[in-house]
Amino acid sequence: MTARIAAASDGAQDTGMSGKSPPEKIPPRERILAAARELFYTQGIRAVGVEAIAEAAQTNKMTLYRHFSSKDELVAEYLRSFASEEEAVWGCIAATHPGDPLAQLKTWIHRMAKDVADPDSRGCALANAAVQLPEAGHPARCVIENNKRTHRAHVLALCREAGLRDPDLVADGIFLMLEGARVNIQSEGHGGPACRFVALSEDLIASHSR
Amino acid sequence: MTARIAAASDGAQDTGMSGKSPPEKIPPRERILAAARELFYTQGIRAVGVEAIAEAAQTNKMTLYRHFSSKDELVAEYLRSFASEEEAVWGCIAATHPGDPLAQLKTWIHRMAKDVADPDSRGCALANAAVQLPEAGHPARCVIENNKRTHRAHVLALCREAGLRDPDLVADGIFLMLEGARVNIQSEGHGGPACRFVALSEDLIASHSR
DNA sequence: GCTACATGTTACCGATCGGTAACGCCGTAA
DNA sequence: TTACGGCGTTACCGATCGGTAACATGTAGC
Repeated sequence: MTARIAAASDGAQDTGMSGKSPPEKIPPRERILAAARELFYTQGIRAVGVEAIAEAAQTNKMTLYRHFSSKDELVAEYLRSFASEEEAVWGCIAATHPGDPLAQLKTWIHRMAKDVADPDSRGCALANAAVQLPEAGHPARCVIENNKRTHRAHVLALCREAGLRDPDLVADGIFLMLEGARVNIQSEGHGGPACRFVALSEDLIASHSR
Repeated sequence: MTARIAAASDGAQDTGMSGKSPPEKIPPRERILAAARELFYTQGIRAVGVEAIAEAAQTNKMTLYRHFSSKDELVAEYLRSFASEEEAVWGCIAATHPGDPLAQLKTWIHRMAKDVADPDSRGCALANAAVQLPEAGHPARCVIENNKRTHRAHVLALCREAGLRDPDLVADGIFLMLEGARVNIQSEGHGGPACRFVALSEDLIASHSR
């Protein structure tokens, strides 16, 4: 997380300097998305204007609107990038412990806990967006809903495959505690109840094993 | 603009059952606060301008600024009103089951679950505000932190008094799941994992009873 | 050379943002 | 009666919002 956009700010005003690093011709669309990720996540979606994003991406508003039809669409794309990242985590974890759903589940729990413990973390970008964008028809909302649903389905599948008793209950418990941890660090900081997410999840799993 | 504010006129505050509501002598400050509660909560803090609040309160911006030094201060006051409400719930619950901490805890859990299940609920106003106002020095932040801290302390105290094993763990578990339920309904709606908050909490309590 | 296209630049639009000044009305207290 | 304070009204401020038009560049492919 916190994919710094330092890469974009490195080659600032390289007028004549052919030295330094390779050209790094990152296309404007990617730079804009990277800047949007940084700014939307750290400052909030409604607190950041498109002008600020364009500037952070070292381009301008006009180019931004050539790649994204509106700010709302940019927000949706910003969330899609987070969603696909999280989806990639699942694939990565499935590869590390093939055929061992319980190990996969615990690995995922530790991975999530590590993300939450990151001092730069401000929780789940998707859930935060849901708080900031209550409007029903917003293009970001289907991205959020889909992500949460598949996310929860993954956890449930592992709980089932691991042979836990009442897998639906366990999956929802882990899921709720993770959601709670990610939102609570924004109120109480990183020293609050979120620290106990791993212990609580493993306790829940243990008490439903056979 | 779109939805007129009916909250200020649905007569919840006024104890007087004297017919309809001809007098309506609710002072402007209260009307403004009521309008702010409605609009900030349903639409988001940054999405609502002071003009809209004044209009919904059937007054004007000038009067609003006579009672609140700034929008940020109005936001802080808005959160204080939620915090004191929640605090009142604790007092009410302590009175219903004096000397029975376990019953108090379970009553509180059911009460919170009922709030979460309300179709108009958009979760915890304090937690939502923390998501929307990441700025460090915002006057609302101390309100949020204090509320969360005392809230959690209440749960922990009951877990201790109830003689549960590892009361810190149980308290944090219940707290995290509640936080998770309240934020998750904003992403998945009211049919998601939040439905299992009661079952999960009671399960956690049961597995730590002696 | 040339064309074609992606990007950068400047200026602009109407709307809204948070916040303030000035004045007029009116009910109450002295 | 007079004085005063709370409230409503209008107009205004500079800044920023999301979004667009017109034009000037650079550069890649032919």
